[in-house]
Amino acid sequence: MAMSREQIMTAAIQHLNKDPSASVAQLAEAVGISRATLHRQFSNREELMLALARRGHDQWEQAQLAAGLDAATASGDRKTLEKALNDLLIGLIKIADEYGFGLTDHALAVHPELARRAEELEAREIAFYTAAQRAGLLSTELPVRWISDVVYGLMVAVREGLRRGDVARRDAPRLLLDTFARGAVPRRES
Amino acid sequence: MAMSREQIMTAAIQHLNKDPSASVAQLAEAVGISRATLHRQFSNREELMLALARRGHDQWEQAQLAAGLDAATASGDRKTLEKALNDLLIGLIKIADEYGFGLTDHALAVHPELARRAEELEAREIAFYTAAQRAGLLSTELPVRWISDVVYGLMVAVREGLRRGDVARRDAPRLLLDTFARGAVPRRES
DNA sequence: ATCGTTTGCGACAATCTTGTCTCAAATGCT
DNA sequence: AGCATTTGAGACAAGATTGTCGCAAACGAT
Repeated sequence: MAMSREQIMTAAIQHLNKDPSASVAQLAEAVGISRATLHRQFSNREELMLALARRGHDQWEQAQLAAGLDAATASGDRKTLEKALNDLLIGLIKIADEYGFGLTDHALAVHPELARRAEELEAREIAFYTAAQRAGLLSTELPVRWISDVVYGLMVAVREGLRRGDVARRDAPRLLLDTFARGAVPRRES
Repeated sequence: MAMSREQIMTAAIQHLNKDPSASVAQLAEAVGISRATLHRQFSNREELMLALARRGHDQWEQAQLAAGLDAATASGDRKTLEKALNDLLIGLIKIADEYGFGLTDHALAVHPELARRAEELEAREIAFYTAAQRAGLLSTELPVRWISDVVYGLMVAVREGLRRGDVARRDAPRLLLDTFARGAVPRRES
């Protein structure tokens, strides 16, 4: 049975999460096909990486969509924004887990097309965070770009926690939301 | 004037922060010496990387020392723990900035000796976080290993924020401490 | 069973990287 | 100025990676 492009990509990503510097030969082996067949689907290594990254970006965008990010931003309504924030972060967990290697891969970050796309996606979130600040949902003492960096960093943390088994998969959403919202220091016990 | 080992390492790190996959030839050029000279100081690529990582780990340990981590852990005193936590996080910022590429480099993470050393250093922090939890300084609702992952993730966030210019260097400590302690959602405005 | 397609295998050239070596030039010390 | 050491430049071989190709085997649909 022919391996579909999608199947190849999924298996390739899983292996890249284990070894981000895997060669094309190693990826083909991990997928369970020959190098020639892999090259018939993706003529370049870069083409494969691009396809992976694009799918990751698509999922990212999908998470934003599913969370109703833009609508929430436009509404300015606190409850709506809060729901969207939670949905977004929970959606991003899955992506961080599945596409983890891409979080910190330099080649992807440097690629012009991918960088542009990532910027667009970030820009949407930044607009969203700004609206959330205005609604009193996010602290105005933190620069909005820092908030975006924190979300990124926490995704790296989630990935690491899951990878090392520090965090049970079903606990990840609660831990992430808790930490992002309230930090690690308990409220005054006064 | 002869380039000292230390000077080579510093220049190499700076370049690796820009391009984590730089070849030995590129590193030598960035340092301003010939490849032959670089190889006279570090016979292997691995030896160079090891030396860099070891220095990073030394600085990490130094930051723990300077923060009085172990003493604070042993004391169990809340004020002492709080001061140590702040000092630690601020100390780590500098390391994340200087050795940033090492935060997410897979080859380093996989190297047995380095992994062992990192584990030891983490173990100290985990003991410290545990003490901080007992003293009511850190939330007991968060698994201590997750707290450790969060610190790691926030270091990645700091590095990213500094690299992209999202965060002014002098603001980094406040933003990091604020975010780690209280999260991004403001306290009830009641 | 047959025909057309897809696959794996192996070979291949091109490129890059790494580590070594030699030798002449530069440097530093006295 | 003279001498010992260090450096850079370049050549070199070995190895790995990448992308291509041809061909025989496997496969799938009819």
